Amino acid sequence: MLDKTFDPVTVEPRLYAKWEASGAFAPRDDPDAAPYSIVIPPPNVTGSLHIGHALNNTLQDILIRFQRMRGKAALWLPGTDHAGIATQMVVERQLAESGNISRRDMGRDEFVAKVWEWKAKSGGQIVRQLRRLGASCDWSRERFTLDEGLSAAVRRVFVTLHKQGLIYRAKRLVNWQPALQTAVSDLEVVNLEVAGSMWRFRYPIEGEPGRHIVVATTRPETMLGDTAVAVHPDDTRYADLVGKQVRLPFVGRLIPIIADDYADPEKGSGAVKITPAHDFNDFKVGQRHNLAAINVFTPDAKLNEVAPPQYRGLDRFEARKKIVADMDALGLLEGVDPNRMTVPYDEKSKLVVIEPYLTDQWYVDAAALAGPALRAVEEGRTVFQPKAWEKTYYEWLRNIEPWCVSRQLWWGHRIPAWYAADGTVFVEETEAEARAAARAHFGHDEPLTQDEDVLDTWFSSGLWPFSTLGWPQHTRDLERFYPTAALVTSFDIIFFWVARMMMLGIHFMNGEVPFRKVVINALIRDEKGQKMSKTKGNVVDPLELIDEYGADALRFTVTAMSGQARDIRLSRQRIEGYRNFGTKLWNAARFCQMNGCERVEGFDPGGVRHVLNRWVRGEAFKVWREVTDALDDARFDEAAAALYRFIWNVFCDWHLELAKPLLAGADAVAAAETRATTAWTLDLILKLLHPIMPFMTEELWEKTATAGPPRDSMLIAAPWPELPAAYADSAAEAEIGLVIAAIGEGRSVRAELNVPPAARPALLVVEAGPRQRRVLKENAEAILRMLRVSELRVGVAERGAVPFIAEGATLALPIADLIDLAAERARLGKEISALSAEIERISKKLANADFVARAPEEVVDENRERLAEAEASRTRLEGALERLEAAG
RNA sequence: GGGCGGCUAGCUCAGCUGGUCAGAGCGUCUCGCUUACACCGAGAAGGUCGGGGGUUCGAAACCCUCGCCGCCCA
Repeated sequence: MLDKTFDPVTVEPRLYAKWEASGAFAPRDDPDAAPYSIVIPPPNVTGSLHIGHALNNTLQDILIRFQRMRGKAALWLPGTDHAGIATQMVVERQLAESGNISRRDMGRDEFVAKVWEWKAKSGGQIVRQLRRLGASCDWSRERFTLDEGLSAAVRRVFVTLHKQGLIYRAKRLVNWQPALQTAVSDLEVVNLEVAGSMWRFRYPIEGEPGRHIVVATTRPETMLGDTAVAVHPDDTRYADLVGKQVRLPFVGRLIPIIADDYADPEKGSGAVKITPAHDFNDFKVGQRHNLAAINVFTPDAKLNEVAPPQYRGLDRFEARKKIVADMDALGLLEGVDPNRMTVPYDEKSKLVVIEPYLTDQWYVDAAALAGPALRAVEEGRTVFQPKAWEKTYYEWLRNIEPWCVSRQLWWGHRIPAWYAADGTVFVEETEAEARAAARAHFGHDEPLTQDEDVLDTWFSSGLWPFSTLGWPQHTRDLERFYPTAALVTSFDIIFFWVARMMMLGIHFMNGEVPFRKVVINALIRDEKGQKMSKTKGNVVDPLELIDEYGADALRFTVTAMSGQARDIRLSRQRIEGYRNFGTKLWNAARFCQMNGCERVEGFDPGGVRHVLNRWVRGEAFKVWREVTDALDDARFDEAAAALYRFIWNVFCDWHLELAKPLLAGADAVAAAETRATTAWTLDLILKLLHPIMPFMTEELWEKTATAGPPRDSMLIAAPWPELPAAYADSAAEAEIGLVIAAIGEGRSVRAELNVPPAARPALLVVEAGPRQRRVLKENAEAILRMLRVSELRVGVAERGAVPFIAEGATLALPIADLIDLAAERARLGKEISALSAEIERISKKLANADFVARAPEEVVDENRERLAEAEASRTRLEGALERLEAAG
C-alpha cells in the first residue's frame, strides 16, 4: 500500500538514475520518428542553478518529455559555455587567495592549464544540479564551448567570415574595462545615472590675450587629449571665434575652434572640448574634421607618457581632482555645477567605469548578417512567443553596430590570426595553414606570431545550435536535428544570444534558421517583485526548494506561473500549495489502490455504461484535449491549470466521491466497470501530468504496475494518449451535472441555515423531469452520503421544507424543526432578490429593440432561456416564502 | 527622448479573436477528525475590472487620453 505522502527525497534520485540508465534521454533511434530538438541555453561553467534556470529548464523538459511521449526522436542537448571573463576572474581570485603568483607572472600557458584544472574540479556544477530538477537531457551529447569540436567550429566561422570580409580588424574606440584590461561589447556596458559635476574651463584664445572660450566638461582629466573646441555653426556668440585657436593649458598645444552640429548651444556654455581618443561622440567629430586622436591613458586608466610629467601615472580620478585644482590655481576654472549624468559601468560588477579607449580590435560586420536574420522572423520562419518580443529583436537588428569580438583575455578561443613582422595578417584555421599562406605571400618562410587575444564568449555560443550537433562535420545529428524545434530563453538575452544565433545560424547553415520557435520566458523575482540578487540577499535557492518540497512541486509552480509576461513573483506559499496538489493526487492513487481500481487488460473506455463512468471519460477527454493543445503550443500555464482543475476538482472531488457507493455496492458489474474506468482515468492523469511532474507520476506508474497487465515501459517512454472525440458525452455531463448541483446547492442550504452536521433529513424531489428523477435515483447513494441525508424521495412542497433549485429541478430539505425560521426567511429573500436582479437585467436587454435586432440569434435565445429559468425559479422560491410566512 | 509591459477580490494572478467572464489559488471567517488525503473536506464573505472619454445593441476585453509602477534602448 502507498504511504500517506510521496517522499521525493528518496524517490527522485532513484528514478532519475533509472531513467538515465534506461537510455530514455537519448533520442529514439527509429528512422521513422520525426526529430524534435532543443539545445539548452548553455549556462556558465562557473554558475550554479538559480531559480531562473529552474524555470527555463523545466519548460524545456516539459517540451522534451511531451514530444518524446508523442513518439518523436526527442533530443535535448545540454552543455555549458566557458564564460571567458567570469571564469578567468574566478580562477584569478582563487590564485590570489591561495597566495599564488598572479596570472601575468605565471604566464599564459600555465594559467590556462590552471583554469582547465579548475573546470575539471569545480566547473559545471550546474549541469549536475539540473539532474535534481529532473531534466531529461541527453548527457551523452553534452558539450562545452571550448571542446575541440566547438573550437574547430569557431575557427572555421572566424576564418570564413574574414575571407568574406565580414570580420575585420580596426583601430577604433571600444568599451574598455580598465580593471581587467580588455575590450567588452556594447551589451556588456550598463549606463547608470549618477550625481556628478560639470566643470567650466576657460581656454585662452591664441593671439587675443585675455580672451577665453569657456568649455563645459564632466571629464576634466581628458582635457590633456583635447584636439579641438567645437561650437554650433549657428551660434552667433562664437561666430567670430571659429577658425581661431586656443592654447591648451598644461599641454601648450594649439587646437582649433571648429563649427560642428554636435555642440549644443543650450547645454553649458555652448562650447565643448573635443577629445577624440576618449569619447565616442568626440571621435565622430574628430573624423569629420580630421582631428588627431591623442590617447592620454594607459590600459589601466592612468595618465600615460603623453601627459605632462606632473600627471603621469596618476589614476584617472586622481588626475581629475588635480587638473581641476590646477586650473583653478591658474584662474581658468570658471565654475562647477552639480550634474546628473549617465556613466558607463561594467555590466558584471557595476563598479568599474568603462573607458572609451582607442585600440586595435576585431569586428564582425553585424549589419551585413542582420538582414537575413531580420527577414527570417518577418517571414515567420522563426516565430517568437509571445510575439511581442519580435519587436525587441527587430529594433536591435535594425540599429545594429559592428560587434567587437576580441577580448584581451587568456581563457577562450584564441583568435586564429597570425602576424608577420611587417604586420601582415594571415587568418587561417591552423598555424600550418597560416605559414603556408605567409609563404605564398612572401615567397619564403617568415616568422609568425599569433594574435594574443581571444574571442568573445558569445561568439562561440552564437554557433551553439549547429556547433553542438557536430558542424563543421556533416554529422547525422546535424542532418536530423538542425534546425532545432524550439529555443526556450528569457528576454534579457534576445540581443546577446538569440539574435546572434540567428545571424550566424542562417549564414552558415545555408540560410536555414537555427530554431523554428523562440519561447520567451519571464524573469523570476521574489515575492515583493524585487529582482533576485546576491547582494540583496533575496536569492531563493532552487535546490533548497527541491529539498523542501520536491522537484515536482517546484516544477509545477514555475510552470503554472510561466504565463506571466515579464515577472514571476515566487513565494514559498505557492510552492507549498502545489506540493499539496501532488499529495492530493498521491492520495487519490492510494484510494484507487485500496479499492481495487486496477488496470484491466483490453479495457475499452468507449464501452462503459454507467453514467458516472461515461461522465468521467468525457471529462478526461476534455482535459486530454486541453493539455495536448496547450503543450503543443507551449502554453505551459494553461496545461498546468487544466490538469490542476481536472485532478482536484473533477477527479478527486466528484468522480472518486460519486464512485464510492458504486465500488462498495452490490452491483458487481457496475463496480467492476467503475474500478476499470477509474484506473484508466488515473493512468491517463499520470501520462498527461508526467511532463510537468515527472517524478511522482513515474513513481505512481511503477507502483500501479504491480496490479493488472504488465507495463511496456517506464512512464517516461510511454506513448502519449490518443482519445477519440466520441468520448465526449453531453448527456452524461448534464446528468452528473444535476447530481453535482443538487449536492452543492443542498450543502449551501445546510451551511447557511446552520443545520447540524449530524442531522440527516430526507431529500425531497419536489419538481423534476422524468430524466432528472431517474438520474437522482440512480445516484441516490452518493447523494445521501455527500449531502448527509437519510433518504431520497419524491415529495410535495410540504410545510417547513426548505426548497432549493438545482439545474431547474426543485428539491427540498424538510428541516423546519432544525433551523431558525428567520434565517430561512432571510435566505429566501436573498435568493429571490438575486433572481429579481438578474430578471431585470435580462428583461432590459431583451426590451432593447436594437439588441434583439442586431445581436446574433443564439445570444438572444440564450438570454430568453435564462430569463425564463430565472422567472420559474423565482416563482417557486416566492411560493416557499409565502408558505413560510403562513407558518410563521 | 524612443519603445515595451503592467494597473482585475486583502495578496499573487487567469480572463484568447468584444455577448453566463466577473474567475482561480493563497489569505480571512464559519463548520467538520464522513475509513484516500487536516499537505484534508464543506460553506461563506470579498471587486463600480487605475481615472476619464469614445466605438458598439453590448466592453475588464477595441480606440483615444490621463495617471501611477516597472523594464529595455538612446
